Amino acid sequence: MSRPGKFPQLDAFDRKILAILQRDNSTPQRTIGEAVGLSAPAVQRRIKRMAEEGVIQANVAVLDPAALGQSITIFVEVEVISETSKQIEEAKSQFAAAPEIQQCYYVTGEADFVLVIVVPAMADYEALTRRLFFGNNNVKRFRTFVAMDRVKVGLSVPVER
Amino acid sequence: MSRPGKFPQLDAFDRKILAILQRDNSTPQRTIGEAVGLSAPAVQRRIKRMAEEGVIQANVAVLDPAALGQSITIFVEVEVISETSKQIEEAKSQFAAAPEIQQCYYVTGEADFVLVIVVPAMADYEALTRRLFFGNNNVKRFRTFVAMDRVKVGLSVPVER
DNA sequence: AATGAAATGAGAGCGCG
DNA sequence: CGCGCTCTCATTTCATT
Repeated sequence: MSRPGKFPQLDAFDRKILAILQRDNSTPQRTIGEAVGLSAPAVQRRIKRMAEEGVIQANVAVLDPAALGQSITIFVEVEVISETSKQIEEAKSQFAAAPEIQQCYYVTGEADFVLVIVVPAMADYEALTRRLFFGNNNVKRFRTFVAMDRVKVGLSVPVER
Repeated sequence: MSRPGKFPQLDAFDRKILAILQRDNSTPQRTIGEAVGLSAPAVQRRIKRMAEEGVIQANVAVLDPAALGQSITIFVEVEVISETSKQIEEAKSQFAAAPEIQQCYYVTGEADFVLVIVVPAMADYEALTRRLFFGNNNVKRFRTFVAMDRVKVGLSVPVER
């Protein structure tokens, strides 16, 4: 139930275009065209096609959390007690609904979920743990890692093979 | 040494604009203006200002890793042996340089680094571990979590206080 | 069948009041 | 800050290979 599993074939032009867009999607199509060796309309068509196919999922602005007073990034591993699909789905939607949770992955290994959380202050994180973890009796245990430095942040994908 | 630590004050208009841009930065300024109760030029001035101040760090396209054949997301906790600032900086730049590493945080707690990695196949991850972890004698230990589901993925920041 | 060149139209960027 | 203009860029049309 994840992705529409539709793999459109991407050629070298597409990949070069994507590499540019994921670095800066405000790049003029003319500039992109010059970089990849195509005309602007050709670039435009490919971009439109890839957007429709879902290869390009969104066009977003990346903000500085600190400027918004959301200066603390926290990393959490969560281990649950019962892993029935009902319980897992419940946990997923609960995590997905919390605005403080930026990223949530369901994983294999010593933990079941990994979360990336951004909050204004530790007090907010504390409140969140009370609500999300202590208030949920299917949570066995969780481990907290507070980020001192965001060394690298991005959702970009290596485009070259 | 990371951010210029400059906190420009953001008013309610700015925050509303940011909330829209981080969802879709191709939204016309006129539409944004209608949504927030400002004229298009006013919106433009604010956007330009925030881009210059670094509140808006980048404008990027979000791609579907699966469409690019990068279907495996992995989560890694790394613990190092020596935590001298020289060693830490070395590790930071090493992690930042690896294209497979999407995100890297320097953290407190039981681990020192947390990484989010995207690769085409497990074999690629294995090769990466050899190069990055086994090939680095300052790495004490690392724990791997393979993502079965990306429940929630985003770099967006809660804009409302 | 997809491209490139030229024409059209929408939106961004600036100076004005 | 809002209103106008200008200009760039995105988008469509059409001939071409």
